[in-house]
Amino acid sequence: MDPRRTPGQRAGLSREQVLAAARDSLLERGLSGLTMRAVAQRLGVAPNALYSHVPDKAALVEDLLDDALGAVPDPPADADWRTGLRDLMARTHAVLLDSPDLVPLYLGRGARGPNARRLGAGVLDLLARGGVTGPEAQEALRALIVYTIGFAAFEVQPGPEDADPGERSAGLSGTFDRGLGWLLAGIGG
Amino acid sequence: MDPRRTPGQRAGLSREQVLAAARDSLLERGLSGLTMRAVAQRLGVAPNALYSHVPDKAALVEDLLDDALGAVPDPPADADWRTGLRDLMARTHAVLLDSPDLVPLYLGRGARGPNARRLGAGVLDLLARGGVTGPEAQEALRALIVYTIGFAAFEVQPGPEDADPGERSAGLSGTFDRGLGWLLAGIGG
DNA sequence: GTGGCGAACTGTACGCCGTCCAGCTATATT
DNA sequence: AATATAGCTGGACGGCGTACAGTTCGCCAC
Repeated sequence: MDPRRTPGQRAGLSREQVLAAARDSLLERGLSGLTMRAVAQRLGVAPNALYSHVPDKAALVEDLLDDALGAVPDPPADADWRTGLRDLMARTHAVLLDSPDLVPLYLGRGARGPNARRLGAGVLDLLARGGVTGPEAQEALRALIVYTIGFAAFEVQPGPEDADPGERSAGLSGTFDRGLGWLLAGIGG
Repeated sequence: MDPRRTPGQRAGLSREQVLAAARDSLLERGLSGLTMRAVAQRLGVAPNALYSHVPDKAALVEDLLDDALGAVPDPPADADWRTGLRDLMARTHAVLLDSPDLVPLYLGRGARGPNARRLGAGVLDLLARGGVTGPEAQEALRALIVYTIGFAAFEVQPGPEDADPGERSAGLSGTFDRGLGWLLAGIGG
């Protein structure tokens, strides 16, 4: 509630602004700092004002999750299916690491938004190009998703205090690639 | 606060009883129903009484997490390393599915308790029997954990409403086995 | 213009949460 | 029997998500 605005006057918020404020809040204060009140304060608005733009906090978080996936590009249409998959999962992995606080939520509630569906379709398309279709493709899709998100979740944890996080992260990203290779080799049959 | 006990009188709680009550509460009311107040009520005690036995809620949850892993048995000492690994991970997977509400937490904060360490050591032992040691073993360990917990997390989600959960779960557990096979094949080199 | 309507916002409040503090008391120790 | 201590209590604090009712502004029909 900006003091220069008398009560009832509009702040002109939009759903996008609310989402952006939520993202900022998450970035600066972490997951536990992502509260309706914090987001509202960042927008100079009373907490309940958010409910004109978002049904509830769960919906807000869900939008946050799917939005993050928007940063993953579609694979090029002419790539070899296996390298295409490797690339797509690696990019997804990288995007997940960009917003560490969100990662546990993907596994807790899953992402069912448009971007999640787009990526799922992309994976299935690549698999089909490799001759993997039907239920087997569903299995492969699930294994890839699980591995990618699961790995990111593991990476994002605080972990026991030893070496500096830079080095640890570097070693891990190599591990991600190797395990992904195992999976892809298996999927090919 | 059992009315038959006048204030100051002891209920004779123990840390184990608090843990048990927390488990029951989790089972009946789900993760969001796991509150200090609910646990206390189940024990016939004021909420703050719990703090005589548990530092805070986070510690309680951590104990819950590690306790659940206690149900996973050690692999037999004479098993083939690959089938031993397959068995161990499958058992872990099954145990995870037994307390679905906990699964997301494993990825959110990880398990570092004695049982988690025991299982980790067991995996490393089996890997060593297969000639996989050093940093490569660490990578394999991580990949196996990630895959197992990640898969359970995925399975435990509500998912889009279609077929009955029994059938869905059956199909999934086959998928778990297959992906695990891919991983193990890759680890062997 | 002007009247009215609906959307955006406010203050306030409710019911929860985890947890701290100060007191009381039943038990264990000496 | 006197004392210390551990286990419990009532009460409260600050913070959370969010419902309710009211106020006020921007817009559109007339």
